[in-house]
Amino acid sequence: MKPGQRVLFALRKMIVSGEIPDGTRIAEIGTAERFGVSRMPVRTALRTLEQEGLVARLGRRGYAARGPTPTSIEDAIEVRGVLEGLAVRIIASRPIAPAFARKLKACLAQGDALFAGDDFVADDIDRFYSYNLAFHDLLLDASGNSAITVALSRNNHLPLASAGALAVDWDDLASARHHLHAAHQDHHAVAAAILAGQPDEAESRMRRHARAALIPGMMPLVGPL
Amino acid sequence: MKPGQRVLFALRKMIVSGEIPDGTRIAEIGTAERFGVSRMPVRTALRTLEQEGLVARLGRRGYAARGPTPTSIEDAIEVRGVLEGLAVRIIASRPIAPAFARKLKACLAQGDALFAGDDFVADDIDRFYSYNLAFHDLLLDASGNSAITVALSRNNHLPLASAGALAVDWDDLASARHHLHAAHQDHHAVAAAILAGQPDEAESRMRRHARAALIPGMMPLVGPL
DNA sequence: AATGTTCTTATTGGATCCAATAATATCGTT
DNA sequence: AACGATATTATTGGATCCAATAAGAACATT
Repeated sequence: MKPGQRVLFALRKMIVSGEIPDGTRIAEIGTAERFGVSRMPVRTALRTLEQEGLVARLGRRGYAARGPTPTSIEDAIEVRGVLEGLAVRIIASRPIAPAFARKLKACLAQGDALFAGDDFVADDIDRFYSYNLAFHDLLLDASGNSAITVALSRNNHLPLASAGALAVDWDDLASARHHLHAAHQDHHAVAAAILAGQPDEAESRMRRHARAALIPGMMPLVGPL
Repeated sequence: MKPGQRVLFALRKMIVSGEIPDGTRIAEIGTAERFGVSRMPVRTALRTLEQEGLVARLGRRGYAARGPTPTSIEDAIEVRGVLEGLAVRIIASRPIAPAFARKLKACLAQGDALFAGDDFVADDIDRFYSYNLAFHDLLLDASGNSAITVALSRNNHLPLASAGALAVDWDDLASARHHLHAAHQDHHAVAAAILAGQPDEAESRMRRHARAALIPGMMPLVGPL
């Protein structure tokens, strides 16, 4: 991996994981020496992180880490809810393309398969992760509104804020299954409202689905940063 | 102004104005020579524009301009509508702080003053621009949800997509007055719903207000890029 | 002693140089 | 003549160097 990408990913991970505490000052020179690279990749990385809202400018004295707080995560989840809500509203407001309906049902079938039996293993969480991501991406894509995707691209760097992040308890598979099953049922409800051509219903269902990620005390399953 | 800012603003303006047609390839070297600067400010500017969605990477052959299309502008306006709708929903869902109520009324009073008389001059459009921006900023700020601001910061670089952009006919002041007055009345309706503690009403009013920018045939009044 | 001014220093922004890489064109071979 | 391999070139990414600027400290003056 190239130095620029490496520094960017490393800084991102350190900030969202709290390894770099919120408010910590991040200077170009010190960071460059720390990573053993030139100041240039650090500079570009900081610019990108600034766009993502993970660092804030400190006048002329460099940047400050803006680590995610419980409040900022809740805020981002709420934003995701309304944006994905808009996506499904748009879809439900228009005639449903047969190809889309087919893909949607096929996607849901993947989820159905996961909960067909009573057994639930750790790998199923990974499988649900893939299915969940596919479901949300499908809707975002079908809306045809690229501004939604652009607006969402920042939230996805915060843990728990992206659609691909799920709050599950890895140590209690029964609880995890229950939790993810509820999310899957949300998906069905949203899909039903879409296929029935009910924009309001689809939107409010999607909003509530987003807020379901706000279960306290759960360890986040964060996708690839 | 520093070279970096200058190049960034110039490129942004050229792309959104169509001076650089959609799809045009933008290389670092050529652009740097064109502006008489080093490649470095061009590079940072292109990275920023990429984040804003105004240019897209072309593999290793530089970037391509992604000029705004009517569709992308409509999409961005719709996104702005739901995000600002969320902001006012949040405000209306909570107890109203007296200080906020005061500021809100003071802000609206600025607008009232603009339409008190029957005369309307070109300068009044500028004044409305300031008032309009203050109104939207006040609500965004009062919501306390910084994720909304972050998500919106990209849209605001597209003409007509930002809250500070207004579609007015500079040659027909009477028409402009009518148009802006309608927007001002929208503000009153939103404010009333907020102060009355009606989240649903406030949100839907705000959404409709955003869509009011979608009047075809009007010249955009774009704020400082 | 307090405050204003100046000097030093830390830090960011820009420019130039060097390296890596991929696309393209040309030449050789079949 | 066509296809493939190689070499050249165009272009981006990174490193180092230089300039501008602002913050902070120290000193002088009132």
